[in-house]
Amino acid sequence: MQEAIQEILKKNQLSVTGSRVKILELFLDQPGALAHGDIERKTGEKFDRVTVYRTLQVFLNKGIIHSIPTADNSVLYALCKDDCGEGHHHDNHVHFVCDKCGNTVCLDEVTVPAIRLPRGYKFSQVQVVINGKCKDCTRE
Amino acid sequence: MQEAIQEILKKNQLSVTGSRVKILELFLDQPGALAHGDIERKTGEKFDRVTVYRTLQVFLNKGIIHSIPTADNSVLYALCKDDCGEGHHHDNHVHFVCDKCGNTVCLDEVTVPAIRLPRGYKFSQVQVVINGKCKDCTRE
DNA sequence: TTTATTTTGCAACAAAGTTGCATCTGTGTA
DNA sequence: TACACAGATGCAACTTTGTTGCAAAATAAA
Repeated sequence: MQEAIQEILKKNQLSVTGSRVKILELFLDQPGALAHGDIERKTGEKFDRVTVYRTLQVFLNKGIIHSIPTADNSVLYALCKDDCGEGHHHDNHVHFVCDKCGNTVCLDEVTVPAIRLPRGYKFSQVQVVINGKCKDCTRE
Repeated sequence: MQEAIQEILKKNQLSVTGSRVKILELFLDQPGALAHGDIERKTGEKFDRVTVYRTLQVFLNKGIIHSIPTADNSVLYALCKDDCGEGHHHDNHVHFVCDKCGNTVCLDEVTVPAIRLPRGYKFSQVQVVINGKCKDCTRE
């Protein structure tokens, strides 16, 4: 785990600091997305609020994480896959928000279907956010 | 225009008040979506900030407008079509955000394709937000 | 016109996000 | 290992965004 974190930071020419390591740990520890508030709460005693903001901003710029738009307009962040680079995102995968447990996950295995745009429109990025019940919550 | 506004409000059993009329005018005046900030700026001298919040909230509840999640996590609102009712949205159309001019429009003519979810997942709502260049901005 | 019900504005507050600056820490170099 | 420098952090102050309670005003119905 620690090696993976070091590698991510090195690859992006970022120095290895407490807050960066801790925040990456949080992302690696669980499969879903994290709200800014979640991160702040889980690191609040160790790092300043401002540091969390700045760290997430750096991760966003470097393409280590991406933000997820949700129907209730809260801000979520999730780890990007390996093929994301600076200013160059491959995050046109599907995001799934469970209405029951509230978890948000990236469904990497689901590909976004081609969408036919009207004449004159050119797309650069397609974000799909699906609300519903996740596989854990449909069992009950 | 004024008749259309009256009709919308009456149909939803809302009293016709200054702020509601004004805000509906803003939506009817232009084809795209509006950020809360836009609305506040354009009505700021006439209505209190709080009133704008509450009016939008009422419109949301009644299904007169819907909110659009965007990649930068700003809050946008757009008018719903006629077949939206209270607690019952038919807004599974595609939203298009132009990276050049910043406008956001609803592409009602583009239908959201069916997406095959992994086993166990059930969807209730699908939001698609496409970033790119709109038809006005590709011409240049 | 009168009355009951809603809506609005105000004030105060809470939460979310930003900025400048001094201090501290990590990294590369000697 | 020690040093110096660039970059990261914490703090304080601030701005923006969103919320709540209550009294005053506006609306709709009788």
